[in-house]
Amino acid sequence: MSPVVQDAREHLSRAGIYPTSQRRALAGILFDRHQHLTADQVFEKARSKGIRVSRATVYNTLNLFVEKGLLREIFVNATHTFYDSNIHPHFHFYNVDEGCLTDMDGRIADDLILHKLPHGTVVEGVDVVVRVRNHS
Amino acid sequence: MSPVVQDAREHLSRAGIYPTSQRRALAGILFDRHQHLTADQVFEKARSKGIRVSRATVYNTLNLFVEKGLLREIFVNATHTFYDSNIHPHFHFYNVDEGCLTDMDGRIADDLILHKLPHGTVVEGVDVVVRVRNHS
DNA sequence: GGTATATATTAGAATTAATCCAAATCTAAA
DNA sequence: TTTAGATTTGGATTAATTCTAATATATACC
Repeated sequence: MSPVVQDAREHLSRAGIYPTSQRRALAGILFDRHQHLTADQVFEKARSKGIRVSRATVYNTLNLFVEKGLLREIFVNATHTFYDSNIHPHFHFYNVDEGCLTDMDGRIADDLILHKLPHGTVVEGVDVVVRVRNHS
Repeated sequence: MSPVVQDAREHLSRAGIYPTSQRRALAGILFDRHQHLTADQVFEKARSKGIRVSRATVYNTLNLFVEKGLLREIFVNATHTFYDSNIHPHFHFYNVDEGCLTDMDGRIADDLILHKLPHGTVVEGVDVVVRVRNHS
């Protein structure tokens, strides 16, 4: 499977993001393929690839990417936020045993969910939150 | 509107929860009416009503109530968990400006949501997470 | 080039929700 | 009572995230 984004520099510039070396390096990790990563996982991946970057910059960059629409935040519990490189609307399965998030393809429906469960899992709960903000 | 639960002691016992005084007092707050409260809000309400209870007990009790099916947890961001006294399946609007959660009645649907928005608000995002756990 | 100006990065401290812990307290039954 | 088990407690701890203030980097103007 080819990377979601071929040219990180180009991708960032088009989103109005100044393509610094750290941002390009993190983009390289995030947009390599569709995946779900926590800030800490991004930080560790960067470190293991020899990229010199601080935790603060990882958080700054992830927030910037979210703000600019390159990433989507998904809240699964009180202490974990995943950053999803797939920004198209879709739903997720969060496995509380594994601590991992997987995509559910198709549209949500009460009975549909039960037929699309990852093999060997059972539903623990469904959270639907529509986040709104006050108009202008 | 009458309280969701008339007799807290009875409600707890029926759920297999030992109805200690702290638990009855917290139940009195939580099941007074349908509402969305954070652990801290429950703690503050209890304090302002003169109930002698520790933070640890508030957390213990909320977790116990969730475990026993009296409350439902809803994750809206990385540092806030609301405890909902309405355990029937339903969806929510989370206002990021106000930091409050309100009910959306009816079933979720892409176009439906837009017609049920709280007055003066716009959609910021929709999070749907189906939490699963490994079978047995 | 050289200097000013704005932006980005950094390490470490601070914050905050939530949990953990070991000691103290309560309760029910014998 | 005595005892055993469950509950509550305050304070310490954890972990994700943000803040801060100093440093570094890049762009613009002369």
